[in-house]
Amino acid sequence: MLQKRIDDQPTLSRQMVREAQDILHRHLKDVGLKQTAQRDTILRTFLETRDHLSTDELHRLVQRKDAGIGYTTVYRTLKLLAECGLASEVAFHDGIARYEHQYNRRSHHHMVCTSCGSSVEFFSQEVGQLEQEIGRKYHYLTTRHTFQIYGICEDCRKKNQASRTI
Amino acid sequence: MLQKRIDDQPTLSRQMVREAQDILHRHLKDVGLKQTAQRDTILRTFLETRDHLSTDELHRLVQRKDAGIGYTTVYRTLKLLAECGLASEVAFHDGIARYEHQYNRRSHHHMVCTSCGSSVEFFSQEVGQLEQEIGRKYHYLTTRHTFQIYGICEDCRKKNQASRTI
DNA sequence: GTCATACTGAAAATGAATTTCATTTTCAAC
DNA sequence: GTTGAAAATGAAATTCATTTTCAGTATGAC
Repeated sequence: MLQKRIDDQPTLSRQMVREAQDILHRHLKDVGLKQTAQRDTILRTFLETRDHLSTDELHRLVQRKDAGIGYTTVYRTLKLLAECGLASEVAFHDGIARYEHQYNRRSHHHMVCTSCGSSVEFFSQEVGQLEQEIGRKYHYLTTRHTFQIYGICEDCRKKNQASRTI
Repeated sequence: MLQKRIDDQPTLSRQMVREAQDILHRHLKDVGLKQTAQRDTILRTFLETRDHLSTDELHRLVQRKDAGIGYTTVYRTLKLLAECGLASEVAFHDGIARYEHQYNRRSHHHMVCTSCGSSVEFFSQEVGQLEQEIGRKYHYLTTRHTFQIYGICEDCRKKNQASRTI
């Protein structure tokens, strides 16, 4: 169940983690919420992974650092991260909400293997242009779009072929 | 909550309804299932609307024709219709699965208003080409894609502006 | 340090999707 | 037309991710 990410640095620098934390802290202040150790831990854990995480998966990772942090707090913190632009939800259409880093990332889209659930990211400026164009045409003020491609990855096709010849 | 459809005829001709019914009946035979009055009623009701229906909405429409038909049967029949290509699921990202006619329709995409939930359909051949191109590049055998644009429609912007000036 | 306010997390609630199961219906073979 | 195995039906129960509640705890402005 690999969720390949094909751009940016393998791990975020200490500098970037600090910047992300500042963004969160400013957002908390702006909306009258409080800074907590749990929220910081969750943010740091989130930034450390390169994958597309469900709330449940992130919760499991967070628990390795602080077993006392509950699912609910992870859930609420992911919403906060999305609010301040550090995370964004990606729907892979399998009934589970996933989040990925948003801070400092190029706009991209996903191609998902419907057999094993793995995904690759790809870039396409055409899609963004299309959003603008269609919005203008039908007088919508567009805010975002989703574009996903579904199919079967090479590995799964090979496996499938192998099992058939047995 | 209009779900505008911008192509094909306003209502399906008797001829097309019959053809669709034939497709369903053939599919049932192919997979060893049985023809029933309920399935026919559900298909006809589905074809009569031009909207993107949730299972619940279709169930309500179906009940006007035959109050004895249950939610479960509608749910299962929609899956059957999707299997034989008469319907396809569209995810508007609000947590509810919707279905639309697929038979004899041009490939299209949706732009959804996040304020009132209405949607318009648009056509873009570029998106299908992109699916092919990206699939080739990363060695996926692509099967389908989803592309949705989200934004605020003209009506909602006007309403919003009006309420602000009061 | 005080105290109002927000946070936390376990548990409960929610709600759409799906499954179960007893009963009824279909349809192919006779 | 009857029969009977297989499938269909629909009410109810279940599942499962998400969201809310609430009683106890921590934060941070003063």
